[in-house]
Amino acid sequence: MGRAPCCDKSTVKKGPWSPEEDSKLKQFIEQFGTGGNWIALPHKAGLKRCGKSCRLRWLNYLRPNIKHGEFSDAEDRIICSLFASIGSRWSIIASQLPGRTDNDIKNYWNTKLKKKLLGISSSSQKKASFLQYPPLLFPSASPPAQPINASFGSTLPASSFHGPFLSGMTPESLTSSTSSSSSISHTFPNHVKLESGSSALLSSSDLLRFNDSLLGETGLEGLGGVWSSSIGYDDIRHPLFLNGDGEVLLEGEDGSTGCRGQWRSVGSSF
DNA sequence: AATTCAATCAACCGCGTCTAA
DNA sequence: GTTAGACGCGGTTGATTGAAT
Repeated sequence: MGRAPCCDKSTVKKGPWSPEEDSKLKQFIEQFGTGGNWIALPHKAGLKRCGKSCRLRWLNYLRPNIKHGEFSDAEDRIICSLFASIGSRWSIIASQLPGRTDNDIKNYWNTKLKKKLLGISSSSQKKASFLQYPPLLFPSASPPAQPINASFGSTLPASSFHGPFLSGMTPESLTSSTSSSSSISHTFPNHVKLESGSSALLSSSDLLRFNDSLLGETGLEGLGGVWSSSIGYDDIRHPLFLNGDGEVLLEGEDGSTGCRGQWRSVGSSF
């Protein structure tokens, strides 16, 4: 037995919405709300549309505070970062971008961002290209089982999150790979505190924020800052993991060279 | 100017999940 | 505990637009 259709396909209108339909739907919802029943709504509103279609139209275009148009660099980074961490969970990603809809983000990813990143990947030797999308670019596996903690400026529990980009890589392996490398003298303000003696990976958004901090702190975008380690920032492929001592663990392009630095402090958001 | 091709994005579809009876 | 209806999500399609030839 198949699923019953949500509406009578033979009588509902399909295709692009007319301004009149938009106006009817908007007015009805502003006046009466959705009533918690999208299936019944089109009939009440005098629309010959499927309830699902109404819901989509409202959520993606008619509801207040929808943002259309160009995505900012910051939004790009958030999307890339979250996609690397959780995969195509567009609704979750959208929840981190006020005014953006999951459909918008999905389209943007499929038509533009993905291509940008593929371009970067295919020319990974290109200087500084990595800086555009700091946290890991291409998840090779399915999203993690655990939900991510996407809040900023929070205290992360140990081992709170292991993203898909970690396949074959652990904080421990990173630590060992860094043992002979030099230290980074920088410290970074206002960030995540791990429980003492634990190790953890950052949530994607925290990675993002740290990356932003890193850029700001070191001027790595060619502004004359110094990355005081044995490897250049351009060589960093898997950039940012923390261990419980607040050390930032980095892995080099060759997969073996690493370095570590201090990431201190606690508390407030950037 | 006409045609073809590619990019974009609004909308649809189907499935998994949730919830109330 | 089961079932049916509704919701929400992600993948996909197809119409439209713009660029290239």
